[in-house]
Amino acid sequence: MTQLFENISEKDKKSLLMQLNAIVSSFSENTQVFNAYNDNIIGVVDEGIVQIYRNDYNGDRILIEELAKNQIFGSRISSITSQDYEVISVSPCKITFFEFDEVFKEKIKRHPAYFQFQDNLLKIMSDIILKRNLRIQVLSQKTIRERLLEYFKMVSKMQKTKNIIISFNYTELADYLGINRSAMYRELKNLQQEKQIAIKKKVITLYFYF
Amino acid sequence: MTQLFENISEKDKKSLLMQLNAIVSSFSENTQVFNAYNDNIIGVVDEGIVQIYRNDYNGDRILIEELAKNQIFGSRISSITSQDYEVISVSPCKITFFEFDEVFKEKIKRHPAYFQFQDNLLKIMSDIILKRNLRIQVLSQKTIRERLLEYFKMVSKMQKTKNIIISFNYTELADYLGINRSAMYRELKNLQQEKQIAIKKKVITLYFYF
DNA sequence: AAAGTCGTGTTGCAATTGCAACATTTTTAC
DNA sequence: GTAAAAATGTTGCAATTGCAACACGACTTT
Repeated sequence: MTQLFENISEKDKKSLLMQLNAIVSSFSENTQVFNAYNDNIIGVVDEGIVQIYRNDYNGDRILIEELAKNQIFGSRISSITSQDYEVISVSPCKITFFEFDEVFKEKIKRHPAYFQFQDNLLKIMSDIILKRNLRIQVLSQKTIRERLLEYFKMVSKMQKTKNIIISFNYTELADYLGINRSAMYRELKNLQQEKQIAIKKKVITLYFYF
Repeated sequence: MTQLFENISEKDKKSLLMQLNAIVSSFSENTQVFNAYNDNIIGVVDEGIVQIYRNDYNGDRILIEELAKNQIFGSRISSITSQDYEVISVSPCKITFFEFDEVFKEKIKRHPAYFQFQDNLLKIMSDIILKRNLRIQVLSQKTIRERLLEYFKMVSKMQKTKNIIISFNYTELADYLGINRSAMYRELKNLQQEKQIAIKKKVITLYFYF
């Protein structure tokens, strides 16, 4: 996974961020780091872990994704719409903020590391699109079973093994798959009984062919 | 919506495409324009309309999206995974192809219109991410009713009116929402009977508040 | 103008699923 | 180490939904 300041020296990173008018902020655990009222802002995780949630109009909270060091968030690159989502710290964290429009200003284009910066941004966005597409692929499945299997296959492909490790906990997984947790459980049990999969805590072994 | 060659002269466009080793191809109606075996390729629609489909493993075809002139497609910017989707022409069309990696080569960075080109690419990708996020927002809804209302609200926001025009036909809409067409119909009828909406062909009037 | 194709409506029924309401285990906090 | 909180399991039931099967009309093609 490409990072925003990959192949950019610390010195260049600092001056780039300065030219982007970036601001660094620290947050304690379980705090709202960001809400989407300004949809032009990009945040970079410097330390800690944050989660992006969308607030449903019937009060449900949908987990969108989890971000670690050097990953980025913001309406222009990873949110839903304006105003109905929020970013929450899972652990104490440090975030750098800047405005997306700053990237297109003439001034910054003269910076010696700008080419690299823009390349990185392109690659990151290309990765995010891929991620979104995978999520859509899973959510396009009609039944719980199909969503689970689609997700397992996807993870298996990425981890290159049939003993996959689930990075979510099961409550979050149900959120990600857009299904009811207990209904998901029922189906996981069925799949185990049919010897399609085996579950040992967070490790799932896939026995089916694909 | 930003386009790939916005603010780039015809002359610069041509030389840029040449440096990107681009190829122009023509296709008749209802033809496969592209399959995803090379996931590095970007296609630009020059003329006509194409649709992106994903082929489900149980044989279903899921409509991903429809593209018109100057819109782009390819694994790096708009597909699902490799190999399981295809691009099909709705009308006779002309497509320009180039490889995504070419964008990062040193050679092209010296082109006078490169900054503008990369800016456009960034904006396009940012738009695509927004689109994907909206789709995920809709697909995250659990019931058919919620998906429909979420979609209607989304379109209403974009079209800035409560008399929205559905750009899909109803079969495609059901695909986009990931639901069964006849079940969708039943729900549309219910919503009409409850005076939440009114349907006149492709125009839907929203009476509910949001 | 007849035949075929495609999109639009409609319905009954079986299957799936969400939901609520639990018990149990694990993790976190003090 | 104990209390509290969060996550994991489990189940019955009502509601939703997918599916199949069909009728109808608009359109294209020959």
